[in-house]
Amino acid sequence: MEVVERKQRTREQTRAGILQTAKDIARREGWQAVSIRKIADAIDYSAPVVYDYFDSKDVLLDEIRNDGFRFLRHEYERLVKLYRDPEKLLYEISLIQWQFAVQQPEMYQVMYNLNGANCLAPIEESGEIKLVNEILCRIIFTFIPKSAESIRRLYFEWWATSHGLITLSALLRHQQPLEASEQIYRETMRRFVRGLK
Amino acid sequence: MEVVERKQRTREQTRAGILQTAKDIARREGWQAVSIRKIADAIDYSAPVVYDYFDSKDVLLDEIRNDGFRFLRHEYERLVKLYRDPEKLLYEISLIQWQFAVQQPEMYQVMYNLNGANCLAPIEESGEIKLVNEILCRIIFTFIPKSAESIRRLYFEWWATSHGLITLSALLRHQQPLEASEQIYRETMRRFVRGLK
DNA sequence: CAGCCATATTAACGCCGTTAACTAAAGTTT
DNA sequence: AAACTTTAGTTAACGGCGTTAATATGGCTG
Repeated sequence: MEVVERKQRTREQTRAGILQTAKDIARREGWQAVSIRKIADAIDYSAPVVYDYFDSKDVLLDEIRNDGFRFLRHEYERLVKLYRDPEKLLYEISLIQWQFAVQQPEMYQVMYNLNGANCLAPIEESGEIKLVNEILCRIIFTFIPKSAESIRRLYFEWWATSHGLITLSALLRHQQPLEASEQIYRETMRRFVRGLK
Repeated sequence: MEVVERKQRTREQTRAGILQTAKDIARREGWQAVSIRKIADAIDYSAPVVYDYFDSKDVLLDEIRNDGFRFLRHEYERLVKLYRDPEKLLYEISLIQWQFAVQQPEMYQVMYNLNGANCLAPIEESGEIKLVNEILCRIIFTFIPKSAESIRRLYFEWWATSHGLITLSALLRHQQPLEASEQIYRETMRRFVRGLK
């Protein structure tokens, strides 16, 4: 029994190592440089063992994507408990979104298929993304209780504003320093949540 | 001499055929499915001839990207002559942006490295994009003559708003019909240009 | 006709994702 | 202890990729 447990523990460590290695390579060299063989090399295995843990490269990427949305969800839930004022809450969530994109760009890229990241699994069918959607819609609803339709629309606008600023900031980061972009992001998102009520 | 001319003409036709074929495959199967060999097959040549026209796959993609920005620039210049009122002008430019992204999605994808399109040539160093930037900054300036700094910031915000709505609309197109997204886009962009003055 | 250049091809290199075949060690059964 | 099975891991292979080198073919010029 103990043996089985130990095996499972190392098995999960290996699995986690694969995911982490993929992200490491992506961060250093970009997602186009991430290959099964390179991952296997990095964890001192031959390539086929990766398929003992993931059915394909695509499900591996999908897992990382879901990890990203799950991480955001947990952050959001943490903030929900922290801030009572929905305006403040939505603003803080916006800031977390920025922080996440800046601190874990390779995650943000695979979540939205940016910059060579190419996960064919449909984003919109990710279970985690749906949970995130629900949370945010609920927050906006407590803010301004309108029809589900209106809420969805406001969420769409909030998401697009945040996502647009984040991706464009990354695109122009060599012309416009990230600090300047962050300032604009903060002001824009503050203006947005202010304009909601 | 005539022979030379004919050769040059067919040479340019072949070149254009390569670019068009790449876009065709990308539209049908996505950019991840675009390969040099497939392009060559489609125009009844062997793979290496592509390298007589483009030094690498990357410069081929870069060319398509620049074509995209050039197309937009021409459209913008056309609108500049058409509309005197800068508010109306900027709004119409926003609409062209949407139209372009919807009608030529494979172009929009390679321009911003979306959905498997992966052109390593830095976007911000594209000559065409700089021209587009200039045009738009000039338009905004005639709208509200402020410091170059302020103009650049407003342009950044306009661009981010448009780009965010466009990419998110594409992402959610199976949950939210494109017509609904377009309506939101129009209203948001109208609000944006209204809010400028 | 011989030689030359342009044009296009085939062959090859090293990479990719993925699967099949194989090996060696560990555990289990008799 | 010997024989069998399971596990964990390997190497080898397939077809496809971007790219380059070597090779063939056909038309032009001397």
